[in-house]
Amino acid sequence: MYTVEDIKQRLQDKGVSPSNYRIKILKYLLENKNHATVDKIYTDLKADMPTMSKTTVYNTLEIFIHNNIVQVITIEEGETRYDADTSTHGHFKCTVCGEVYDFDVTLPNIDTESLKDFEIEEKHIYYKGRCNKCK
Amino acid sequence: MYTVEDIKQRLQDKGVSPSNYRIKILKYLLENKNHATVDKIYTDLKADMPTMSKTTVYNTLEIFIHNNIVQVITIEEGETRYDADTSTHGHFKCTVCGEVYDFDVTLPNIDTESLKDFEIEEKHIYYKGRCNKCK
DNA sequence: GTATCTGCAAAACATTTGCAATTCT
DNA sequence: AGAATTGCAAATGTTTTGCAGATAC
Repeated sequence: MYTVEDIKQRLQDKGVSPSNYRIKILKYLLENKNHATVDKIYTDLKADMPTMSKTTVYNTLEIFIHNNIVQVITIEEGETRYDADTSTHGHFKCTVCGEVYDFDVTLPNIDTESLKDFEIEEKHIYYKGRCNKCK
Repeated sequence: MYTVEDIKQRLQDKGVSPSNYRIKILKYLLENKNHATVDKIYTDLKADMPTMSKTTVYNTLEIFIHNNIVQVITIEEGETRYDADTSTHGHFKCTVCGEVYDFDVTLPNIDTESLKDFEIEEKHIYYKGRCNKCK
């Protein structure tokens, strides 16, 4: 879906030099909108690139986060997920199958009294329950 | 603020037998709306009860969650927080001082096609940024 | 005296770190 | 060569687990 050139350009636009692993990892995240964990990325890419280490996945994601190329999705402990869509949108996690779905949401303006003079940098919203397949 | 009798009643109402530690831990969470981590609860209560182990804090919270006495607040990896207010409300975490603030919010029902026929059980929303003191 | 509750120590994980090895220019 | 990238192995920190000991009814 994405050419290597596309990805290279994206990385360079964000000021990140496009090494092979970085290209592969970003391509993976763009093409698999599955909110993958480090372990999933590692396992899936390992098939193609047996020499890649998990540390590289961690390092790369760290750089991506720092340069706003991916966002971190925290829904529950022990599984940090990564999303190449950095816009604010909701996530639904099915407690049965574990799948995470996106949903569009317009975040409400909050009661200004309680957070008066606060500087909001990130907004996250997630729901949990059973997806249509697991009901 | 809360008498031991109050807490006992609450626990029994939820079907949990009111042992001393359970009473103390729930009392702590009700009186300190600080979204404490296990470590904070442990450290703070340890002063009064030097014999209490961290395992007991984990065990107790597990029971509380299971019986809907507290809710889990997941904002970022490596620090699970607990809240004795089980209603749906927003949390703001200051990235400078680490403090977590509550805010009132009405979370939207999902209108779109995207989550058609999904069964929503929990709604969570959190913002991150700088609080009024750390701006 | 039987259930439940508690606590220690070890195990299990995800993530981070230090540093050496490799690669790229 | 020099700088950036990668990888191994150890360390860290949180949470879980197994089981033994203590406590409660």
